Amino acid sequence: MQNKDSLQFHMNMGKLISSVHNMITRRFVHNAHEAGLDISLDQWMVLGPIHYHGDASQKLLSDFCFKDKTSITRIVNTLEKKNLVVRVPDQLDHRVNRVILTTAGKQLFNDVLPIMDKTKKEVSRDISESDIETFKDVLTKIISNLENE
Amino acid sequence: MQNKDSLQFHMNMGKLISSVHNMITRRFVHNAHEAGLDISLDQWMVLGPIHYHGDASQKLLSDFCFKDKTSITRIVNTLEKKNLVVRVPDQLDHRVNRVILTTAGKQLFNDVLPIMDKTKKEVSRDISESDIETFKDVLTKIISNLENE
DNA sequence: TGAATAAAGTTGAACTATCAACTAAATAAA
DNA sequence: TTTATTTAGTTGATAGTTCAACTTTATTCA
Repeated sequence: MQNKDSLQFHMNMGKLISSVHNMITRRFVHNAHEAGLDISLDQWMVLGPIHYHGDASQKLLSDFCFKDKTSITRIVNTLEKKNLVVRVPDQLDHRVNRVILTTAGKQLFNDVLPIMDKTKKEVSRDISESDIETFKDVLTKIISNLENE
Repeated sequence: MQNKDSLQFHMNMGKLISSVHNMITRRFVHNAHEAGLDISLDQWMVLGPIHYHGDASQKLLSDFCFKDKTSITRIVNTLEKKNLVVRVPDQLDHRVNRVILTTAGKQLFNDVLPIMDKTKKEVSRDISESDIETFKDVLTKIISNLENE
């Protein structure tokens, strides 16, 4: 335990972020499962903007989630297989798919909201508001540092 | 662009961390590849503690990297396939594998160090020392929040 | 001691991430 | 208008993640 702590202390940022990312993912899925909901964090990350936009193209989802278009293709496949969304070809631009929530998708979205909230609370327990703000600012700054190649 | 920024502003922590995690991973692999080195961030995350400990068990790697033992099994498989490490069965506890760096593994470790450094610099460009400190503190706190169960 | 339990690793299945190569449709350029 | 280029999305391959089920070896404790 002592040893582990000292190891942790020397962990570099990449390892820290990777660890935290995995742990949050696990916790979210765990909480969702506990509530009888079958959804992954990645599926949730994609479901959100679909809900927000009404009829998001996969390109938009890709930009918004900072995920590869291939990942989006496959996550949308999974969501479609679960009958949470449907792909509707765009009438104007035939290259584009519009991804739309089904009734079940909307239902799940609303069911997951409190799970997200619970997870957020667990994650940020005993961390001050101002530290959380700094934390988010740094994350945003890192994104802009790495965004343009 | 404007729109994208405003979206980003509303992104929650999970999504931010996930995005940053993916972007750092991509950048690291990109930088390594540019230098003619073939290694993933996960492989690096595992290689580090092996180097540090001399003969790490997979259990130790799992604890240290906050990765599932299954992930460790497969990453070590990959490292072994690349002749960077070998598994040596422990003489005392026959359940345990000791993972050891080969000469090629040690060589690669040293070659990757400057790549890691370069990536770190790119990631934390224009972010103050104190913000980075707060950032790491929050990450460490999140880990301890989520660690037990 | 002997039986139950725990611990270290592996394997299979389903999902996600990335790269490269591909199809099809839209736009730009000649 | 015809050709070239760009854009949206899919497919295949390889790697990593998680869960559940399994094997093998240690440990606990009755």
